[in-house]
Amino acid sequence: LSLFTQLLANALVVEKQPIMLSLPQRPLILKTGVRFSVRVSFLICLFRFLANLPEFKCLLKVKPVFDKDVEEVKTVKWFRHFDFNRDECKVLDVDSPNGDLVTEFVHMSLKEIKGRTKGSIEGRLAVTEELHIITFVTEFRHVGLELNIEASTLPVVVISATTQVSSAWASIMWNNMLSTGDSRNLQLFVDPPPLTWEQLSQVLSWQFLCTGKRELDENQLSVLRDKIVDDPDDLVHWSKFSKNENAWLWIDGILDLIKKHLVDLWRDGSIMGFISRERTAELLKEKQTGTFLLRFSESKTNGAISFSWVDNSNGAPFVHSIDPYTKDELEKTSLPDYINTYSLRGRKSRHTNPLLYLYPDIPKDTAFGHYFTNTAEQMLGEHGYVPRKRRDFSDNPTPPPSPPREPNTDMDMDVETKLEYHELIQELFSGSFIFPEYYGSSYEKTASTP
Amino acid sequence: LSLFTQLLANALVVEKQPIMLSLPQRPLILKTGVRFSVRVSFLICLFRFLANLPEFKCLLKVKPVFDKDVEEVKTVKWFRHFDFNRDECKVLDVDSPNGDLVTEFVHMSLKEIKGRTKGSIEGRLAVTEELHIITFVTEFRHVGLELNIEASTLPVVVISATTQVSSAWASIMWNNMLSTGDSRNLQLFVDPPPLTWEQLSQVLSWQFLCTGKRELDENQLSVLRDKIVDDPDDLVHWSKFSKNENAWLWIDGILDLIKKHLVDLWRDGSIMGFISRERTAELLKEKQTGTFLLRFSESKTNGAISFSWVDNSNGAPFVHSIDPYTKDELEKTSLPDYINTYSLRGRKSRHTNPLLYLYPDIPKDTAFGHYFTNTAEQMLGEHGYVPRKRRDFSDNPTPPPSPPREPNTDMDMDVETKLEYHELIQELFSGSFIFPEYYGSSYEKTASTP
DNA sequence: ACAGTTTCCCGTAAATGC
DNA sequence: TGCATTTACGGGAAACTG
Repeated sequence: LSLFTQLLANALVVEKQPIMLSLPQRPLILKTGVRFSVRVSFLICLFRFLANLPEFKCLLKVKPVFDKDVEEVKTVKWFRHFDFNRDECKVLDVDSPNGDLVTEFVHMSLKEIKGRTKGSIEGRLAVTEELHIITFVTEFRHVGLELNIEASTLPVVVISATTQVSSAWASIMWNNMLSTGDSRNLQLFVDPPPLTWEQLSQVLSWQFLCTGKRELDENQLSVLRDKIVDDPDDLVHWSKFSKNENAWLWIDGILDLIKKHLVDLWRDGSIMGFISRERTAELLKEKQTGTFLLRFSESKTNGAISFSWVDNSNGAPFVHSIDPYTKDELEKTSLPDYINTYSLRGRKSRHTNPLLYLYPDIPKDTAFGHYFTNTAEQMLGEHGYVPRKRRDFSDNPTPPPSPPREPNTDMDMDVETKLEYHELIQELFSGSFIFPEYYGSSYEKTASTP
Repeated sequence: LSLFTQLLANALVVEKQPIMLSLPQRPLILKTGVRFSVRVSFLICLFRFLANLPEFKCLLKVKPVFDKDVEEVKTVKWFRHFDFNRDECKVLDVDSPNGDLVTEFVHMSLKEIKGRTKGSIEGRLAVTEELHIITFVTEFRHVGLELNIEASTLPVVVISATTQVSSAWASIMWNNMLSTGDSRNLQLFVDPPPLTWEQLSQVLSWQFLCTGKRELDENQLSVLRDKIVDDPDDLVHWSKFSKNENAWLWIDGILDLIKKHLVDLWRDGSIMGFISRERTAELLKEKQTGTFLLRFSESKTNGAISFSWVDNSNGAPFVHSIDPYTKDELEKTSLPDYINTYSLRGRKSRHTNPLLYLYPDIPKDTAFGHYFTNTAEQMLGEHGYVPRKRRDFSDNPTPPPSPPREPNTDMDMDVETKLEYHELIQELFSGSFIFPEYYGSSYEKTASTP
């Protein structure tokens, strides 16, 4: 046995790094008081061998330590202190079916250890800029030999409320992009290095791929670039990304919007999304009346989407954009349904839908048809109750601020009225009417069939 | 001083009950892990006098105890055990400005003490039927004299989730109605005595007064009576009220609905609310087209309200009821606004509002006008965006299940069409159109002024 | 007074226990 | 297995704290 211990000691010296550790889903953002779990598996073959020997069975104990050996003396900034709510200590065992040396810490959670002196304001980073680590210490004691084998997680950010998730994620991304191999600089955000747009754009695109199953295209990236990069060297600075102007907050709001309500449409590529208002107008003005596209609101920082459509009926093309829909509003009614049922209210409370073709020329039903909520389903009211539908509309024409009332001189009106008259005469003398659409009909009406 | 203690001892014997205690807002329902506070004030004048003497200042210590002296041996049913999260012990002092002997326990909270044997299912009451008490024990020690002076709260119900509040409240009410003076029977719900409808109806009415600033009227009470009382002796049984049929759950859902969304309308008496569907039809059929009333859904147990209106345009009066609105749906749009903007979609997507007079004959605007959201406000879209309005509508005529399409033989249609035609001719040749309503106009349109 | 941060707690969903 | 009850925790708001 003493031979084994000797072998072990040597092995440890040789296999310096990584001694152990494989954290497939490493913790990234931890919220105080909320449970998380970490799976630790050992990579050293010798260990695996030893652990199978009965004599060593209970000699390998693993214990998690928060921010171990973070020398506060050297730190430029003061960090918060945390500890685990339940001190867990696990005996390593060959648990898994394939014989791997694995242990999993479940039900872990963090609580803050409040020190009296928290340092002055300028002595601290934002909490989401503090990078912490969890170290797993394995103690091995045997006949005079005592070894402490350690392995640490990559940096984690500790938050106390879900409102901090977004900026915590920014830190995680920034850190990941700057970490080369093993360098784990917990003080990274004391003086955060800039990134190239090249680096950042890939990561951003990756976020959209993960969330919405589709990357950002050239045009979309170009718009983001214009928003984020104002450096001749193509560099992005941390303050621009997640501090002062906080471009990330806006982007993350949109990611969340996609995740919650627009995964399908984003995957389909139906959402142009990142496009300026000016460019939207340029594109749509070339198209036929009723062409529309979807773009994200640039003013709302919590994720909102609007549709813009072009109307050529008054001669010169005019592009309208609907007041953007927020996550809240998409909770009960999907964007396709909003698109499908939106209408303009014209004279005599007559409603018509101005959205016909998704840019460049895809019929609305082709692009969104299979996402429309079945009208029959939607309208199934309870026994004896009149079912109701909920729809958005705007007044048409989009009112000029003044004058509110004036004689109509627009020839279009007369033409429309004449058509209406014609239809009426037809209906009057055809001797029969078609009932208005019932359950299951789509909103977009065709002229009544005589 | 020994004279004082002698006096005190005598006083305590004489003033047996209540020795102390006044709990203006006694705890009623306590949720585990959620903080609450109890204010205890002493009524004994001698105490007040003593407490002012320096020698006694720190001799009166008060300590809360949960379910003190609840002899489990005698209990027929097994109760859960609880304790306070933080053991507090307060020194009684003359704190308040008016010299009252008062102490307040803040930051109190309960946690369950889990025993291994919880008793069989039939050995337990529902958790909301367990009645507990909190006892405040005051220890007084002085030269050989040791007194424990106790005072208890009235029964409280301990819950662990907010979903239990409703049935907990039922227990509190039932207990209050049955408690005569000091009898505090924590085992009340082992065999809960019935109440007379006389008693219950008063309490129910009181609930509506507290919540919505208006009691239940005769008609409303009569409807509730028919629902709850099925006993020739006018008795209401606990099981009917809050167990099997659970009338209270339904009523409490409506109280919550009123509290959250309908306080104004309920106070105004605009909500008939408790009225059967049959009676609704009876009342409305006597009235002119467009007369409507508001009633609570009897099928939805979480509080929902519907409007019913009468339509005489097809000869025989027909009463329609809208699919009821839930709390969720009233969150963003108020009932007055739903009423104000509801419409029926007729032929050619023409929308008209069928709601004109609140029963018996109050014009809609008179009853609800000042609750309508200002259309101008509602429509202020952000810069450059087209504002949108959200409205409910139903298809008109309310479709007969079959046949979905058939030639129209109804003379009304022809008449309507002729009118429409007439209007059009007028418009055509008048040479001018009126713009449709813009910001600030109400929805209800009058015929266009030629 | 204020902004960044934490705590509180409802309401829902999931887990747990009987 | 189903039902009653508890636990977990996101999200919004209040409370805290320098």
